[in-house]
Amino acid sequence: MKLAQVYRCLADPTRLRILHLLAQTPLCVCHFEEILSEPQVKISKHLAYLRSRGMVTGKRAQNWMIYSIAENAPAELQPSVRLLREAAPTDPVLTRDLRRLQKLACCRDAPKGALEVPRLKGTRRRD
Amino acid sequence: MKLAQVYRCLADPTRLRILHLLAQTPLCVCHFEEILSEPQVKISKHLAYLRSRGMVTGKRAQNWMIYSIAENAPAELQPSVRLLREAAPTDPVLTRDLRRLQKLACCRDAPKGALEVPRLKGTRRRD
DNA sequence: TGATAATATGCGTGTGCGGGTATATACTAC
DNA sequence: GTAGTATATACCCGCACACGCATATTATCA
Repeated sequence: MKLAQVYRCLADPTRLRILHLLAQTPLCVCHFEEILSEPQVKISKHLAYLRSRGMVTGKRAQNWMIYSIAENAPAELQPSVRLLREAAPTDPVLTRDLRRLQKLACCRDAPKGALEVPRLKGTRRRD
Repeated sequence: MKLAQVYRCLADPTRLRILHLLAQTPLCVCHFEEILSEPQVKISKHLAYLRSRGMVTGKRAQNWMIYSIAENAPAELQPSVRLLREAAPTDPVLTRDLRRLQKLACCRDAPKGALEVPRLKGTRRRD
């Protein structure tokens, strides 16, 4: 049953937080690292999990990977993600994540008005 | 995160089918056995899983256990169950389960117009 | 009391997966 | 080329859980 597979993707707190954030805007791994305060390897693995099940897609931009909810994601995912956004105000963790996302959005130098290209940790941006 | 726990309850095909059926009407284990065509022990264990997490409740009636969605079920469950009912026509398994449930409902001698008391396998009904 | 039906539970096994450490790969700047 | 940054993967451990078998429990009927 396809539906069960979708729910298994939602059955982990970290993945829930990732999908919730991706429901707002595409993000890269270092964004998740900062917002979720979780180690890189943990985030990468959950993204790989979601990617292997067709829930998210990642494309390279310079040396970052920009992840988004897959356009070809199973139709069964959409309602749950919508639900996730609605449920966010009830959940302290999701709320905090959202606040941190906003902060991220306003602090960085937005090149095209979006979060498509992440902030640098060092000084290695080439533009 | 509470939400993840709810989704873990939904992350198994058998549990999905059970919850989907319970969203229609309370049922007992032997109903599930017949509708799902799964062994009794499997069903009992999944029901125990759902019960221990507060999703369903069971009360004895004679020597049957009538299970229902718990009234005190986590609020996070409701939308997913509603979603499940809406998604049912898309899913062949859920559709088949529903058909079998209808058949069950019309074939049995309904004592109070509901499925509250199951059909007997043997002749041991005492009324 | 004994038999039988309906359901639950204890035990053993296998697997999926969450988490961490270390290392590999991809890309960029110099 | 080297160095450094961003991300992925291989390997390991431990745990939760899905499943089946056997057995226990609870209730009903004779």
